[in-house]
Amino acid sequence: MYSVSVDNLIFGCRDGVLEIFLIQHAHGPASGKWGLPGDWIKDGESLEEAALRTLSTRTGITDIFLEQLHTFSSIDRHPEERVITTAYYTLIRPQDFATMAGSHELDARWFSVNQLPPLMYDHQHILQRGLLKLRQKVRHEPIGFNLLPAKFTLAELQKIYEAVLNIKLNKPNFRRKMLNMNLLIDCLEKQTGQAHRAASLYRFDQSIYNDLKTRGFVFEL
Amino acid sequence: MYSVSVDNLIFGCRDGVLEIFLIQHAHGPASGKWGLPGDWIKDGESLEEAALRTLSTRTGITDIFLEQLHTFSSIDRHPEERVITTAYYTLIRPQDFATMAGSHELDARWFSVNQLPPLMYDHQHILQRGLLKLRQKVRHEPIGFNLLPAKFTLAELQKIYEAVLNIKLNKPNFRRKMLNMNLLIDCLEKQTGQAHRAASLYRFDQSIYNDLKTRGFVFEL
DNA sequence: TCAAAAGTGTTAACTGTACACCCATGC
DNA sequence: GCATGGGTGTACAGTTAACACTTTTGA
Repeated sequence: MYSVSVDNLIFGCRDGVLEIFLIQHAHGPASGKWGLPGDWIKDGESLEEAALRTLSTRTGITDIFLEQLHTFSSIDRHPEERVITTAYYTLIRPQDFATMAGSHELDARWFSVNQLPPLMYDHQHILQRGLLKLRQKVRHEPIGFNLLPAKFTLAELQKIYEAVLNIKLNKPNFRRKMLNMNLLIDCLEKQTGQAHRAASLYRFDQSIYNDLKTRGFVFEL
Repeated sequence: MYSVSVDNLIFGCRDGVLEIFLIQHAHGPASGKWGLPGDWIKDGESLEEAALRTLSTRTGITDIFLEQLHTFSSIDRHPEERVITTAYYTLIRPQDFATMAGSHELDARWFSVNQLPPLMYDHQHILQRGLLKLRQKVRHEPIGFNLLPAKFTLAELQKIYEAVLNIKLNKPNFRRKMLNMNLLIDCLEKQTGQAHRAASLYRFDQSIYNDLKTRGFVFEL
């Protein structure tokens, strides 16, 4: 026999570094170890609903980008029983998120994806796969905006891409590419409170993207 | 409570038409209806192993491209009980495949993806999603070769892509693109038995692709 | 007026695409 | 020698990539 669970890869970005939210188990075979926040599936809910539940009970966030990554089913991935788990990934702003450990958890916090603690079970493997998927996805769908406030500058947006993809981008070319997509709305406002020229603020509107998509537009890089 | 199953999307190509292999159930709530070949997961096997088993018991094929598509978990996707199913997709040559119905099945055969019978449960939905994924994948990974014999002409290869993607491609440009990848091996043989100039035969070697990939090559279209 | 970051212009290289054309072969 | 499909050359258009440059603003 087997049990079915979900695990969430919750990505965030701070100070130009891509981070992931992890929890530390208090009980069970992985006691003291860090891992992905997840839960058993309940009667009457789909896997998507279970993943959203584990996310929203911690953050209050609803209506967020959340996508299935993969289902992991190796016989021996859990030391005590057979657990089939479906992993989901999402992108949020750490600032919007009151991090707190659940009742069965010692601790909960963000880690840079470049400096991870040892992870329980096959969670390291799941994370690697999630990173790969995220880096593909972020280039082909406008999901990076989930890591930013509603209004943002082009420089902030560029930093997100540089952090997620772990590459350096050329500023003038990035600007043009983004603006030529006609995807961003100019807020007609300027940044305030910095010691140099203020940048224009833009915002992303999902319905504009949907509109463009029906006309054959494909987001790229 | 719930059960876990796997379902296979087995794609093939014949006469320039993309086809899928379906079975017709003999018993149960979907009796008489067509659907994807699948099975319950067994103790001691992963989902991947279960998918390979349902494929190989029908075809004898092993060592084939097989990839997880998605896990479907809607509460009401099955009329009688709760079934979570993970779908896999694969590409094979119908000619290599002795189609036969299983012991619980009335019939089994290939259908053009453009002329499908009504499908059981949410299998129509799974198939649509699989088609989308296949069309993306085939452009970014060299998996189209699974639909061809070991030795093939460039025209045959082009036909595969036109059938899968449902588009028309330009011959000279397709040739150049393929050959410039340095992915194909020239067999130094010619086609025989047709009423016009014989075409060169090529073959695909997975290890060459793996080699190129480690050097940063990415297959595209 | 200087530093820092916003924002613009220009160019050369590359790639995609369309299409005209030549070549080999069986009938 | 002609129809059929294999195979090549070329030229234009659009995109990418690199980088030099100008502008704005707070300190």
